[in-house]
Amino acid sequence: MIAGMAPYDPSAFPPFAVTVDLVVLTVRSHALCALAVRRGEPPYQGRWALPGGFVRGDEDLSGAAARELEEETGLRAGSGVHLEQLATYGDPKRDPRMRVVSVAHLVLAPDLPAPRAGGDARSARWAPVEELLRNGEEGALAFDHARILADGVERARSKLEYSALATAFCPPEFTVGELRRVYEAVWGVALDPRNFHRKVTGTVGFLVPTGGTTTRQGGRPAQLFRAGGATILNPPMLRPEV
Amino acid sequence: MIAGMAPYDPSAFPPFAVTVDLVVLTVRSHALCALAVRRGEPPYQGRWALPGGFVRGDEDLSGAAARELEEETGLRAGSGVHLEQLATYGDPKRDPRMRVVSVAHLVLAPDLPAPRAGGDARSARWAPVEELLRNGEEGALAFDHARILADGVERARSKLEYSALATAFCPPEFTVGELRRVYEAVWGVALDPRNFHRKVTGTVGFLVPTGGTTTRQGGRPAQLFRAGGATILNPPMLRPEV
DNA sequence: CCAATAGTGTCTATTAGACACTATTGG
DNA sequence: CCAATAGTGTCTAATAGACACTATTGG
Repeated sequence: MIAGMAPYDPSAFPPFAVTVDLVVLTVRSHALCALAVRRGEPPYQGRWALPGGFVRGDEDLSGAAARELEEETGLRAGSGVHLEQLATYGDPKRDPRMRVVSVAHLVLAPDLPAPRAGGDARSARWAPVEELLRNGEEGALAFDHARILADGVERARSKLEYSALATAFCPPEFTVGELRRVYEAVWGVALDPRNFHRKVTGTVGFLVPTGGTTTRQGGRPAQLFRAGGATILNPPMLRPEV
Repeated sequence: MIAGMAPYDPSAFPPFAVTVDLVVLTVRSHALCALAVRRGEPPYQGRWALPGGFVRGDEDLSGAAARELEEETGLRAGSGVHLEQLATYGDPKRDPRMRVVSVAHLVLAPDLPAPRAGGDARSARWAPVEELLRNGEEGALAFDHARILADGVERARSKLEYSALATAFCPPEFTVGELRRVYEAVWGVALDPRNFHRKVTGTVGFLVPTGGTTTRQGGRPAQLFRAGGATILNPPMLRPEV
């Protein structure tokens, strides 16, 4: 109730720290992987965590997320890399030091050479999400980051059904088979290559042929495509039943 | 970059105010309506806004949203009323007084007798969302609340497709026709009553017959149902093409 | 009776999924 | 040649949508 309090009195509301945390997903060797950084300080010193940091006084939330992304990976949002807000986590006890509200963002990126460490000396790595979420005690992510990662993975899995975001995991030019392997890695299922091919090439706006071909996957040369303008898939790609 | 800053030094991060804003939706006389409150203080004094307020130092985000909801409407989340986090809005200039990050929540509720004013003297009303979003200058919502409302409405429209949330707009017992009028009001389309009936009664877990009937809508007596346990609809209810 | 709403049956065009088959490369 | 991947054709079961028809109330 803003009107019921004194909005100009700084003591009328409790101060919060606001951070952004990043769930950066990619597909590496048939596995869905997330970017993790090792914490250099307490709390959770030495544990793996999601990359993130404080929102500055003059930047908006997506700007802070884009800045952190570039600092951690060198990636710039847009131009093939997808960034969207995921959810906000504000349990009073989620950070033992102080009251921190974290606005998590989801990033989908093509396979990258190697994560680069941030400006400081922290190490960073790509880890299969299955491994990051499986871990019990000692290998588990810091703070509530396992929960955030799980939410981001579920968002990505769901979005592949009704949006064209799977192309964000692919290089600028890719084959239908490579796109299919993205779906298979994210969903963790095997898809029929023939029905998949017919479906994605028949969905208007999803794929645009570039005219080139490649044999980088072996076998018969495959047509190369780039992402079409469509963002919403109609009809959607349905995830097979469990 | 948490590790790169001094996390215990209060001057190392800028202080934020954190609020929750509520998009409370209901269906009244065939129209999708949202709860709006009139602002009693500057900025935007006298303008309509979404209900909301500061998050307290010891409560989590959904707790703050539930508290504000009860203060504004007397509704308690759960038991037929749906509350979920929507998105977070943090543009540095969204509030002229100070840096405020608002975690918006979406509430779906059955038709209510009348909104009750909050503890203070502010007035409150249900307004068709079409009217709140249509308005140019003088009737427009305060702050970035038009954007928040639009995002909430789009979330609700989308969720009716693949979840059983439409029942949150209905009283505890309702007919298939009443449920259909919810879909029609939220989506703004006309649906075939016969196909709709077959579809919702054929989706397992969506509706449970109570055994009673009613003629409150006129015509032949209709069976009464309550919401089944299902949260995800399979198959989904598809929104007709544009 | 008529108007209104509830509910069932049936037909058709479309689609998801299974799978046979051909095409084109490298080794 | 064989193995691997790409791509097309075809069949079947399920489904969305159109719409005829019957059922049961109030006025």
